[in-house]
Amino acid sequence: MSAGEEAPSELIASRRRKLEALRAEGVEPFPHAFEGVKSVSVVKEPHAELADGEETTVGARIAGRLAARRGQGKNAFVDIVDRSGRMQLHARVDVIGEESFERLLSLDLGDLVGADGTVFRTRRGELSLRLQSWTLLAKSLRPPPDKHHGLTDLEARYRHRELDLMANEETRALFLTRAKVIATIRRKLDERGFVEVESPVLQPLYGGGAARPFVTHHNALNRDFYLRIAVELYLKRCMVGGLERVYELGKNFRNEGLSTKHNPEFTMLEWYEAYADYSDMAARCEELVSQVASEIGYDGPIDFSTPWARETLAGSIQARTDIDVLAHRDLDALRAAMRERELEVPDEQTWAQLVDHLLSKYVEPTLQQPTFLMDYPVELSPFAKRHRGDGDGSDNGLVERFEAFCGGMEIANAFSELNDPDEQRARFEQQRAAAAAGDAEAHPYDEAFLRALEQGMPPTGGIGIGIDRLIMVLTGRQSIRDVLLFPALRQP
RNA sequence: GCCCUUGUAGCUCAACUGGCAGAGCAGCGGACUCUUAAUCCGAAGGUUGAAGGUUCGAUUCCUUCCGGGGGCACCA
Repeated sequence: MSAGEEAPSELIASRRRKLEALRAEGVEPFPHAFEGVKSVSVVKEPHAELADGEETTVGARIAGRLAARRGQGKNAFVDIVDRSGRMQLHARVDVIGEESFERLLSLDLGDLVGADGTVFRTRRGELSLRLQSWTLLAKSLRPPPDKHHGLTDLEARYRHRELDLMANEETRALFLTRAKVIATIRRKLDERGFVEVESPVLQPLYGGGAARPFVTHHNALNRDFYLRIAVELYLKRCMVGGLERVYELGKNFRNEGLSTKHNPEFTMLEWYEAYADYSDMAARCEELVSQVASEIGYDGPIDFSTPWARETLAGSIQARTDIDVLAHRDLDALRAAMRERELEVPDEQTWAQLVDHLLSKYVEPTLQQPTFLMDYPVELSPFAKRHRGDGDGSDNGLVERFEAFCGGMEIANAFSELNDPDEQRARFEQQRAAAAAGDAEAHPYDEAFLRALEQGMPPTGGIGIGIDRLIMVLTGRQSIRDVLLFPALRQP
């Protein structure tokens, strides 16, 4: 399995001999184009009612990978697979001629071929193409995965996704679904008057989340940049600028461990809407996701229909552990309450972290159906606005923030955005103190962002949706690696 | 980082308690004009992830390392 020194393989040598033989016969093994190709599904679609054994005069040109071959005499059946499906070709030596027939039989599985023929259905009922002529479109020099069992080895599927895609129809279907999810999201947001923006991936200062960043270096400027961990702060500057409704859909990067729910680069959607708050974000979120689910024909155990369940964070913890975290509003009190109920007390250093622990251990795994958890502690939320409470100032140290959960994991995070520059500055000061105390994920102080807020940002609702996780939920996958074409792996 | 588990032919998988590493598909040679996991005949294909160790003998037992999966930790 070394990349450099290739083990000598008779299988590869055989394919190379065929390649040279073709060239010697004057056949170009890598032609430039093949015009007028129709997809297999388009060719098949009008002939669904064709009777067994019936011929048509409908000509069609298809192209794809040679996936199987049956019959080697004076006729042969070969299967061509394209993105849309599989179609059988029937080749007869008395139709296509001796030379073309022999050459067809000498093809290797995996070769790319183009075919012209007429549509017919075999006596056994297979809608096929009566081959008139064919062309080699690209020679394949390596053996494809097993034609029947496909490729099942997970490591091979992740490292060589091209093999997974060519061998496993479900893999192709999954990534087509992924594309449809993303296209639908864009369309829905565009329809609602959101403008798509692109903020820097290389940032002088990272921000918008609690995470460790990747650091890189720009040679000409002789300075370091961070790969963004979120787009939040830039999009809010767009809001200050008056764009009113903006979104960005792109990659974020976090320098953390890998897991079934975490990849170091992942796709995030964030949008911001002027004159809206977190309740409006929840309504838009559940509407968008349920529309996407129906658009892709989701048919699984999760009910995405609106409205989704809503609980408060504190209420959700109390329901599952019998602990009211708001009645034990400091570290020692909460620890005591946990001990009293014989819960394991981890080594967390702050009340907020302990709340976060209770959430992820006792609540999150139970949230299979879509659920919003509302109203988070301010300590966990440096960019969210204080809770309006009941108008009597009794906000309990909470902010207007929710996270959406589904399939036992977080898929979205939203707030009524903090737009008071002085309070934002104070929050940054707290983060600075946390960093000084050793918190590696503390948020860095961002003066440019504060300066923008001082220009005045409208009341704004904002949200981030983890697209990879959303696709996991929509496709029923347990690992984020299954929904990423090329997941991060160790060096082989 | 820790724990469990896993790695055999190009692919999919066997190999009992330690006893000659095997099959299907693919590939190679041949037969076959409606097959579809085509069929039939023949020949071939291996440093069992790597390196050590125990043993008369290791795919099998032990150690270390590398890769994958799961869990914990870390982390949204």
